[in-house]
Amino acid sequence: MPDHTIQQSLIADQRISDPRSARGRLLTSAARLFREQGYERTTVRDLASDVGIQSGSLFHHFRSKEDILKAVMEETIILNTEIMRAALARAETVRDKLRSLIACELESINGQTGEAMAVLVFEWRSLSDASRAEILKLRDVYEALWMEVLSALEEEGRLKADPFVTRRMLTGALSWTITWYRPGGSMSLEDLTGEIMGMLGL
Amino acid sequence: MPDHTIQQSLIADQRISDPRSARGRLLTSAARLFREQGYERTTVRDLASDVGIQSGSLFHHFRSKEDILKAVMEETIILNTEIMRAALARAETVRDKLRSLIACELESINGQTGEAMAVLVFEWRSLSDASRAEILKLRDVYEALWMEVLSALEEEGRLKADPFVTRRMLTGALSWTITWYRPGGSMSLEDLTGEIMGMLGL
Amino acid sequence: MPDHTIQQSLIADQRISDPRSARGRLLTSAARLFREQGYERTTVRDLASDVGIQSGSLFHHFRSKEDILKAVMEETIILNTEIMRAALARAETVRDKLRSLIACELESINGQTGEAMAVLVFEWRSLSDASRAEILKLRDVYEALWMEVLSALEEEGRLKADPFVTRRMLTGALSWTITWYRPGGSMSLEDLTGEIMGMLGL
Amino acid sequence: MPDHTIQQSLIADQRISDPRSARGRLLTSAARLFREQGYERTTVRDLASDVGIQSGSLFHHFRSKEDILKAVMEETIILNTEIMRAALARAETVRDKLRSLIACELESINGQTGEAMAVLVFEWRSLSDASRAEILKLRDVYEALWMEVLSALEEEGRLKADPFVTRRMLTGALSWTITWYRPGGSMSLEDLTGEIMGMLGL
DNA sequence: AATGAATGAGGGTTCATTCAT
DNA sequence: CATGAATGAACCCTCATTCAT
Repeated sequence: MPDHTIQQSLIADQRISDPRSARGRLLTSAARLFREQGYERTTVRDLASDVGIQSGSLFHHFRSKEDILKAVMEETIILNTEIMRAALARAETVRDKLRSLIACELESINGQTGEAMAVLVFEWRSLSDASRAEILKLRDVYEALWMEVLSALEEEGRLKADPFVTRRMLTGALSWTITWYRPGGSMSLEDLTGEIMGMLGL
Repeated sequence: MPDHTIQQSLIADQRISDPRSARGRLLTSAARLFREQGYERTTVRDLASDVGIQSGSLFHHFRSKEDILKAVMEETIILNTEIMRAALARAETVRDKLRSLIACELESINGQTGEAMAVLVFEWRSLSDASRAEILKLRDVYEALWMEVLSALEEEGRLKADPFVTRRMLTGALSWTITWYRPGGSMSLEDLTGEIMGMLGL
Repeated sequence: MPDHTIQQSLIADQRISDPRSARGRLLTSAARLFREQGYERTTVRDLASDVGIQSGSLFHHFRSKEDILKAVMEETIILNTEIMRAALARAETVRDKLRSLIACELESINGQTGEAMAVLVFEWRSLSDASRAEILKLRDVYEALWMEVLSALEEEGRLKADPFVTRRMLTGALSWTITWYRPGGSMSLEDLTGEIMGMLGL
Repeated sequence: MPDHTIQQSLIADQRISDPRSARGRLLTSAARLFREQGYERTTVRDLASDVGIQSGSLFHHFRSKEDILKAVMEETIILNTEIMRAALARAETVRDKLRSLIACELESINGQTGEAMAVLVFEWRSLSDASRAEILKLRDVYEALWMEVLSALEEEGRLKADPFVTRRMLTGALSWTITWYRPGGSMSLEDLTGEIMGMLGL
């Protein structure tokens, strides 16, 4: 099942917004603006004018500015979790599963959902405690997929470091790619995935 | 030359502030508050009351709020660059030099200057273009120390991946430790340094 | 002619709304909400949801929010004026007429139209000048009924104070009952009417 | 002790604001504007321009707009309670005490604090629950002064109606004078007080 | 009539910065 | 140097009203 189909199915289930809907276009704009300028420095007027509506109209779609931030994070985690789950299902060996995880995460960070993923990392403190708790639940599901594979790999004796530490290192290293990796350059995401597998000795 | 002495000498040269001076205490508070709440969500009143003065008095020490942010970043880079330079001088082999770099960076992120380092990473977008350019110059000096060692290591044929990519991965992985590593737990920074050297196959 | 029949006849003449019509139900809701929360703090959405329609649909029944306020006031004065006129016709002596006026006004304030009457008193300043002028005309008719009786009583030498002052005192005292009198308690409106007549020495 | 001296002493005790201070002038303006236009229709910009400052400067003196409303009510009750207490001390017979209460309340409603007293009556619903509770405590003290005198009068057998009902009637009748009584006309407040005593048969 | 998305002016409030004292 | 009242622009959000469907 290709990523596009997964997205369609999540839209049908109303777990994420249709990117062509008013709400969806708003979230796309928000992800970009929050990523470029930061959540606090982005005004609701910036956001409204970016999607071509008046600032008051935002509040027909979201109860508050923070609600928009939460939705950006929520929808990107939901989508990427499902994409990753599908990729894991296609992989056969545990090693392949890890490669899939790395490839998916790199794609999520440097592809279509890159801006939203950066927001997830950099605007974490702008969430209210209540919203943070909700997002953490989704994040736990996502992280569980990683830990399952890393633990299996450790049991096979093929992981040099502690799975927990390894995941932390990978999280940092992969999310940091947003600051320097440029798709379309001499190195493809495929290449990068290989390089990282190499560093892990796999 | 111990770190403490390096600091003394930088203070004497007026390249960084004495932490006991009004300016120094202000920067320490700012680093902590900016790290905890974010730069935008920290008001100058928060800052002033944290050091026990009135908000108007801040502006006798700094021209603007952004000036405080810039100073936090500036001074932490200057200090850590010098500490790293001294550590490199003490190391004999290239491999030892790399270990020193990793150890220093981990220490800078998780030790005394941790809050300021986190600010450097997470509040980057709050800098004006002019300030950003100034900080970038200092950062280039710092990064040059890293690249020199990684290139030497590559020439020795002991580095598996591209030095540039390796540094990027390390930057992400090391800076991310701020979000999960807890000093005083079962793993010392020494242990962590070793684990990372291991991952690099060194 | 009982009050109910007076109401029917005013509805037939289209001087007030049928309480079962959309417009009538809206005015009943409006009176209650304006009284409980105040006119300014009541939104048209509150009002619409209270009658089970969408806010946009309100404007098929009334030109503006203020128009609703005006109608609440207008219809309650018209109704109570006619009820009072009928009561006066039934009373024989001048003293009985005064008792009827007091009883009617107490009933209007603490009975079915109580909410609307409270709105009339407390939301006066929310009317535009134009609306205020219209309501004042109706109020003059209502007040003329009172002054006629009080003047007659003075001519009979049975009123201790000036009719004008007496009416003002009664207006204040009677309208204030809305804040403390509870129907169904130990004192009936009949009792209260008697008590007030007593205070006037009648 | 003249009213002016009572005010001075309350200012010295910081129970009310000096009318010449920034805070005091603000409260005077607020009372007038809230009375003329209503609390909700008065914007903080109206208020600020009325005292000749910028809207943001209001918030150096009061935490919120509602805080201003609360202060208007609070200070006027405190002042009038003390003025009334002093007047009671000067009166000798119970009948004189009641006359003093009526005279004081008429003065409070139609004199210097008239606007604030009107706000107290008409803007009650604009207070938050918390503020309302605070004001109610002060109001209870004020009302206790009334009930004490009315109860004493009843024991002397000189009060025709129930003290509770009498007070309610008087509250309504006296507060309503704000809507029609004009000082400087043919009837003085002294005259009006006499007229009311007469109505009560005293 | 009814809908409900959109409007856009205006609301209360915040906050970095200034400056007379 | 320190104060703290004052500034004024900008912020998020509300809401009566409109209008295409």
